[in-house]
Amino acid sequence: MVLIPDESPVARRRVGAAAALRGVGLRLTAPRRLVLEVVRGSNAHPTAEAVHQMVRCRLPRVSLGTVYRNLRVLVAQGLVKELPGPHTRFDCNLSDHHHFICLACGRITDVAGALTERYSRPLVSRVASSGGFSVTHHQIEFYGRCATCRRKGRRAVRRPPP
Amino acid sequence: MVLIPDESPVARRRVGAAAALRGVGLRLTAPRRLVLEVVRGSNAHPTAEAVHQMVRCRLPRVSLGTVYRNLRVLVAQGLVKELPGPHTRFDCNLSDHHHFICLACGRITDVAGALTERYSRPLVSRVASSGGFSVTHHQIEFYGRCATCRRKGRRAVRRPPP
DNA sequence: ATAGCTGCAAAGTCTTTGCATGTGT
DNA sequence: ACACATGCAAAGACTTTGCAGCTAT
Repeated sequence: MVLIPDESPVARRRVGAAAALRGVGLRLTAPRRLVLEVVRGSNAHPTAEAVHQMVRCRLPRVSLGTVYRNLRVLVAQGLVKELPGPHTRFDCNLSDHHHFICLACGRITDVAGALTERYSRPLVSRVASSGGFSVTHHQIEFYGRCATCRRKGRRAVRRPPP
Repeated sequence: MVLIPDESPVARRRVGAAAALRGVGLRLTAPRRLVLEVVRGSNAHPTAEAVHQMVRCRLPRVSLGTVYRNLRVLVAQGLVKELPGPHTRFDCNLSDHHHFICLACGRITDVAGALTERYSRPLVSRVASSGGFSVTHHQIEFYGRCATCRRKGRRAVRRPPP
């Protein structure tokens, strides 16, 4: 008997999510897998509410409470990250990275850690030695306007510079 | 007639707060001045609740709602800054600076912008050019253990690395 | 005099939780 | 079988807001 692997992106993501859940010893349920798939499938750092809506497209009976519960579980298991803020956002990019936040449209874009590392390494050691800290990691948020909003000449709509 | 200036720290802070409020055209009321004094007098990045408690030590009738309203006004006028997070914290250090968060005790320490600037300048331009962004400012959070907790050998109690 | 503040309490928003029922292993 | 998940709704935590009376200018 020959198994023909389904190589479609959706199927691959489904399998990946299921394997990831198994890998950390979590029970495999439809809502849980869907939550993980949705966060992994989005590069938009969705809020819990947004995850819920996307999950509902495929499983309309899933409650918001379940989405929250699963997001918490996934964060606890290290399968997704959580970004602080007024509405917590979730992120499946587990690699070391930072964020760019567009003040005009609010979009959050990942900034690869590899890009910043050669600059931030001396920065971190400087900060550590100056304050007597041991620094295990750091996170940078860059604020400004994204390429799209610059082209459109859109002005900042959201909160002013923190 | 000779005016003998009161040079005590408290008096200086009171005068400073009053002047600052006048400077941005805000009406000078006892609760408002006290809110600003408290935030300015604390280097602990207090939450709204903490500000309320400190304000109440001197003016017990001030309501939490008024504290929130005034913090909003002060932020809008640029007299204090706001740190994102589950409980919003307020900061009167208006200069360009970053934060070190101790994972063991939770204390937040300011990191002078001057300390980081020579490293972050090239960092920012690298990020900007790589993504087509215009970056107006940035904020760095360093995580680790502070000098005190290192000495005490205290282990992280709070959230794991974000 | 009057625009702007305040205290109080009620409402809003986002998130967590208790409970009876359903389900993966 | 049974520990674990879920839906639902209620409760919690934090923050904002409406309103009538008070106050700085």
